[in-house]
Amino acid sequence: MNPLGAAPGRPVGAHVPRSPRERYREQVREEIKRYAWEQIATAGAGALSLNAIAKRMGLSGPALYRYFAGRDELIAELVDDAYRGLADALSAPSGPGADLAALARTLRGWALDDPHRYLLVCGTPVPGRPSPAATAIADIVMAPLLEACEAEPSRTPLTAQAARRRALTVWTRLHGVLSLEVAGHFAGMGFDPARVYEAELRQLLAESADLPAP
Amino acid sequence: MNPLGAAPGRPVGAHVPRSPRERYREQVREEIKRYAWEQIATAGAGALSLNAIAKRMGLSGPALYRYFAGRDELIAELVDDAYRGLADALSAPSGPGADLAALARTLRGWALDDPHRYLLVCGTPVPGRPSPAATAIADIVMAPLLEACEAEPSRTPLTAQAARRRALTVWTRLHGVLSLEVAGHFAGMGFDPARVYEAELRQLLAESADLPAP
DNA sequence: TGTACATCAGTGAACGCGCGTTCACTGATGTAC
DNA sequence: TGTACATCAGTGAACGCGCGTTCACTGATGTAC
Repeated sequence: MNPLGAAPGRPVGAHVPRSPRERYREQVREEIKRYAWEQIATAGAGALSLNAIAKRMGLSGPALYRYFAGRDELIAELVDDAYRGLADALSAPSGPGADLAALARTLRGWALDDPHRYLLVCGTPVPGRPSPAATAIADIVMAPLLEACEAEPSRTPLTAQAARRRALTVWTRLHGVLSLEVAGHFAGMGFDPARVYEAELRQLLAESADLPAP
Repeated sequence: MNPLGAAPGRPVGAHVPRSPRERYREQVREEIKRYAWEQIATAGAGALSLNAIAKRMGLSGPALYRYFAGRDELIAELVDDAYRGLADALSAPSGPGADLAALARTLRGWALDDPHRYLLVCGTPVPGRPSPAATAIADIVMAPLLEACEAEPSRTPLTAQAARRRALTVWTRLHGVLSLEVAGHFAGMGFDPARVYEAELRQLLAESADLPAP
């Protein structure tokens, strides 16, 4: 991820601030979040510190309270943004012509764009925080996958159950490769993560028609 | 995991302490580690606190310095134990008759026995800590898998490359299911994690002979 | 266009807290004669 | 078996630190007349 680059995927229906003050306010909020992600990336989600963010921005600690009610609100918003960001990304290539391959590649792109964001959403649950959307992530990823699976060309039309099973398989396999890559476990193994991912995807697509019933 | 139950898998060649003092010492060290794991399980690895552990044990903070040089040494030893524990577990069912299915089930057992230990080893890299065995985990899991793959009954003997590719596939697929299960992402989805894992394993075994060359 | 007032971003001092860690000390356990 | 000494587990006070958060205040920006 590029911590200080352009704002990462502004939510779709967000209201555009009119007054200069409001615009400035929104801008600073985004900057705070960017530094927060940077901190999460280096020290983990649990180590996020308001004071550290403020210092990094050249502000005093209490200044941030103009923009967020407190640490918890900041974290909640970060998590929320991450969830919505993934949902947006996955629904983008969706529609009638949505195909599994495009979806899979979009997923990988999103994950590599900011590995810690991916892990925050799909990996270890946030410590302490009961993760309001703990199960929501399943829906966010599963829904578009399911849609794509149902739209797949297959010998015989899938039952609803079979489609769900297939979507789950697609998810676990892609996540298996992605999570290990993102956690750096492929380093020094002589495998090209991109090729491993593509190979897994290719095999998934090849299995499209014949699903053994468990 | 059972935080206060029997000591979890004492390392194989560990020297047996002779004097009562030494024995007591070893016992307290283990107790400290057990509470440490308990804390990791509830608050994440980054939030491990010596004082909190001491309080939980009915000791004062500085007392722990009799047993560990400091926080860093404790963490290092925990991580080390986890790695060695996984290596031990996976090498147990190994040998000439090692079969993939047994290995896969052992892996799942180890992961479910203490989910946070599994995630510490195979999941998000420890924040800050450069993870001395960052790539070592790959070897620890891959070595037994590779051995099992080479021993698989297959139509034509695998080349070394093909065996490595297959072992990697086995790992990513099993980990894909396991990591999502352990992180609680299957909750409320109506799938039985054990069956999902078994289904994935079954399909892996079915593919044994015909590996498409990427 | 200029003046009076309200809004609001940001500051610096202060709070209580828990952290890792050090240090001098006490008291129990083990060892040597 | 009893005494003298060494070893070592554990304590309590203290250190400096960074944390989240509050509060009264300053100074710049925007608004109304």
